Amino acid sequence: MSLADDSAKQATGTLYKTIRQDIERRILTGEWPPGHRIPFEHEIMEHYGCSRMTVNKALSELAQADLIERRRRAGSFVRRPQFLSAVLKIPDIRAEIGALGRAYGYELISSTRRTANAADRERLGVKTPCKVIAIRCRHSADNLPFAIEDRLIDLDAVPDAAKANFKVDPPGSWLLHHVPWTEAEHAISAIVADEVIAEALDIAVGAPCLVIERHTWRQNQPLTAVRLVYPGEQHRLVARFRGSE
Amino acid sequence: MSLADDSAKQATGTLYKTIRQDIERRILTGEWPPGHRIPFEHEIMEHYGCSRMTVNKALSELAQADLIERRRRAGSFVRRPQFLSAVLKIPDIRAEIGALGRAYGYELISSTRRTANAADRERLGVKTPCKVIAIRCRHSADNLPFAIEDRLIDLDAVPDAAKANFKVDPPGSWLLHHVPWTEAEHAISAIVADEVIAEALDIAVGAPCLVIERHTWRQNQPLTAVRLVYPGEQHRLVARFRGSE
DNA sequence: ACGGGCGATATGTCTATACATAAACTTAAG
DNA sequence: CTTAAGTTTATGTATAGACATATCGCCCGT
Repeated sequence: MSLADDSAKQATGTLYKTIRQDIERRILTGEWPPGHRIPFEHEIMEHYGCSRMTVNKALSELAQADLIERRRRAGSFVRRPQFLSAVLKIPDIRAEIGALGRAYGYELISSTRRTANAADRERLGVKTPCKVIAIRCRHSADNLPFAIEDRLIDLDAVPDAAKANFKVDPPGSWLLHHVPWTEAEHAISAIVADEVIAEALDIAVGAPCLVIERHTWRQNQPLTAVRLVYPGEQHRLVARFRGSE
Repeated sequence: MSLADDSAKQATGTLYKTIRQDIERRILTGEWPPGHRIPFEHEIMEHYGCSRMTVNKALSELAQADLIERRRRAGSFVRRPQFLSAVLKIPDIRAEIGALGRAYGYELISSTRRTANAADRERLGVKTPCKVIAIRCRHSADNLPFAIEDRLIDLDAVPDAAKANFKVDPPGSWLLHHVPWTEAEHAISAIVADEVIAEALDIAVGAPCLVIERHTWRQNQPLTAVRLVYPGEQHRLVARFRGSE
């Protein structure tokens, strides 16, 4: 029953982290199930013999991590896990291949600058006419095709892109390092390779491919839309959740 | 140059949120690029005329969100975005279909209880012999096949699963609501439908499918391994990042 | 030139206190 | 019995001050 029973086992160094982890463990082991009211701040404070601000910091972090819900006057409650959230880290492809210890290769297939046509505007989600760059390129790892990239960049939103040299720099890397963004949306789906994709990725027609479509905005202003096609049997997206530091 | 210039524009109500948002905006608009040293706590504190704890709370939250990096003696710095992180929310399938406003259907295809064989142990990642339940079932939306599920549950880790009635409750929903977990890993890939999958999902042989494989642990103890196969052209996983509350 | 020691300094944690605020509960009026 | 007003209470925010800790840079001795 006592909160402080096992606090000594934790050797994290700081008090508020100890408190946070003690509570976190009780939640994750199911000792305090969803809906359970965890002790009031003043109770925890007495158990650990510390000030309320310290307890508050621990509970605030748990609330920020969506592990508990705090309600004025009522107390703090263990939240029901709504979904299997997962943090999917999609690195820049150049960095991704580098991290795998393989040689990165890049090849610009085509690059066109034009006033956005109806299809471009639809894809980017802009209504007013604007200039765009349309890029198609290929990434490879150890000289094997890794992914095909098809990208549209809004030149009005990213004027610097006109000066970038996409023959050398992959547009994804360039954008990631030069253009700040506030929102991104990813959609993941599966297709089978048609002739064009099969040839570009050096796989058979009809082979499965993983498709990632990403839209990026800055303050509601569309910046770029990209479609990445990966060989589906060789590539996997991996997401891990809750290492709980 | 002044930090407080535009703080009046923010009408969030509380000071530390105002400070956090002021800094966040400067980072996201690129006014303070990656690597830039943001003002010291005592400088911000003087600009807003508040105490250091208030500034500290704002900066701590920014650090927790990985927007800045804090180094003792050196100061706080804008972090370079390492990857296009995205929070992928994978809801329980029953809830997902319900949220789409479609009628959920569930059908248990087979359910076997056995001592884990080599393949089962390999898949779950356990070394010692244990009992498992192997389940195959189908989810549908408005009577159309939605996904095929193939699951293994470690009965030693989840003894309650022996009492669950998987003829009625989908195992994913049951587990999500009854078994607390601490870690999950998802792998997403693409395959083409073989005859078995094509028949179960009512699609053509050779059609693309999205595959999600999920492993779930509690305190390093494997709980369950599941493989979900979706029709790849109809189903998309969508992840959005940084609504910035 | 090189490395060790040391002080200055910014962040990290913690305290005791104060007042604000929202929501649940109580009580009184219709 | 229903509604409105007031009270209580737990959390939310903010403060001023204190000490801990990591580390950057300087000075010094070899």
